[in-house]
Amino acid sequence: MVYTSEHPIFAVTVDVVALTIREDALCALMVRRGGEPFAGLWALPGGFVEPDEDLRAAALRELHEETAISAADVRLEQLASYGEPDRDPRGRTVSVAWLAVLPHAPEPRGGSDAASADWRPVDELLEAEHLAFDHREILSAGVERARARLEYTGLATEFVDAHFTVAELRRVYEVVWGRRLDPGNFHRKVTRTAGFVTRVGEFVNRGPGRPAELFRFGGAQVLYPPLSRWTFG
Amino acid sequence: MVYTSEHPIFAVTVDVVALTIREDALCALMVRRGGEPFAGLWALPGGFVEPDEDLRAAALRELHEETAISAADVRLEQLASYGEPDRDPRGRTVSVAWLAVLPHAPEPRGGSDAASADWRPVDELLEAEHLAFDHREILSAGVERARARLEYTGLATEFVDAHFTVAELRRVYEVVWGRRLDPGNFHRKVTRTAGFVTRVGEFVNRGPGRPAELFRFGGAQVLYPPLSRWTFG
DNA sequence: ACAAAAGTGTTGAGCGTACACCCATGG
DNA sequence: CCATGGGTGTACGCTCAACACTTTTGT
Repeated sequence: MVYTSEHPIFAVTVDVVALTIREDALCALMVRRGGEPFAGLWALPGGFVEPDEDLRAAALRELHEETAISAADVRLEQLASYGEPDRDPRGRTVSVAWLAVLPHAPEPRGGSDAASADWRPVDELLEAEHLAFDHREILSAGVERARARLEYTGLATEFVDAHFTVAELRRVYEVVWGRRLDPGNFHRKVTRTAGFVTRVGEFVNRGPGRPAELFRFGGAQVLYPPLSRWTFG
Repeated sequence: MVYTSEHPIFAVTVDVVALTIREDALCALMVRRGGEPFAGLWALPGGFVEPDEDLRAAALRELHEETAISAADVRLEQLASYGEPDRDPRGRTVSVAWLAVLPHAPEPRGGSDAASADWRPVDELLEAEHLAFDHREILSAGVERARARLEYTGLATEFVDAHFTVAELRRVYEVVWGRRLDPGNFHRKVTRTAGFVTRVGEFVNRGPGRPAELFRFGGAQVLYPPLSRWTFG
């Protein structure tokens, strides 16, 4: 099929920075490129937007093609758009990047158009890997956005199950921020910040130690005062 | 000229939310649309990206076409992209929105392709005006971004001259946030936050009252602790 | 019994708000 | 001399970082 236009031609794509926590490491969903350009390199899941498709819907579709995630419970936040004239050697493209946070890392599905997909630790990707296109910059922006969102929104609760313990929530902060937090002070701060968490009324035993109470997200749009990643601990 | 492509066709545009302060009101640069669609309504300055043009350069060019701003001293920050399938009745477009802050409101130039351009108070635009396309949403996002940036960056200094008094800076916060701030506490906070302002060593008299000392921006990337718009004052 | 984890108490330091107060000018 | 705005001092309250301590489990 060939399309025509009286305005300069752009192909519009979406790329998704999908983050999760696996084995105490912040991981991003990546696909290994099968064909040129950048064959064999890791790339963010993404692709072309359909002619009548909303941008957000396109991002959701691309994410769904790589993981069997139920579309309804993923919240996608727009990161930024990338449109350097030479970012794709095949032609002029503008990519709209999105951030998604998933609990429990659903296994990627193999049989899509991409050669293979997997969750990879972001530290390795950013330090040691050469990524396709400008995906290093996009991934970096996604991670930084997530780190900032933990400070003043309830984003951390999207990394864990609907019912979670305070310790599980603390683990999210520790992994994403890369620093240790004081368990006692964290507990007080989280439970006293209006709208952050709500008691469920149940307790669970995970290993030795006193049983932990279960909470769920309290619905707050903004946490105030925030949990500053620079001083909080 | 007719362009062809094997991928779905999108036209990519840029729209600029250019803010300044005039007569103690936060104002945005707007152009009145001459032709359809939305003829006669106010719209943000913007237009199509050229085939080999960087997105930021396109935003700068569109801003330059409406005001005689010297390209070098404007910092443009990307806001977000808007790509609803029906946002432009003429065809599928994706618009990348940018935020610019200008001191001293250079007079808009008349003779461009737009029928007329002018600085309009954002309060009026958001409360009472019907704007073209989805520009109300974009303008609203730009204003909100500016309000947030005042809290933890030096963005306020871009609203004033290179050399400014603390009172002039305070006026920026008061106008953008829409609330009064305590002059004494503001002075202390601004002068003691590392990297926010640097003494110039001169004093000026503007009307009655003790002469005010001149400062310049101190170069800080982030202000910590921030000036919270909810509690600071 | 012991280690480990959950959660609470306590204390001292620092910051922010409110507001009184002094300084330096124009009229 | 007074009004106006620039800038500093002071006191009270609040939050937070640090860390001791109690509670409740698994082994």
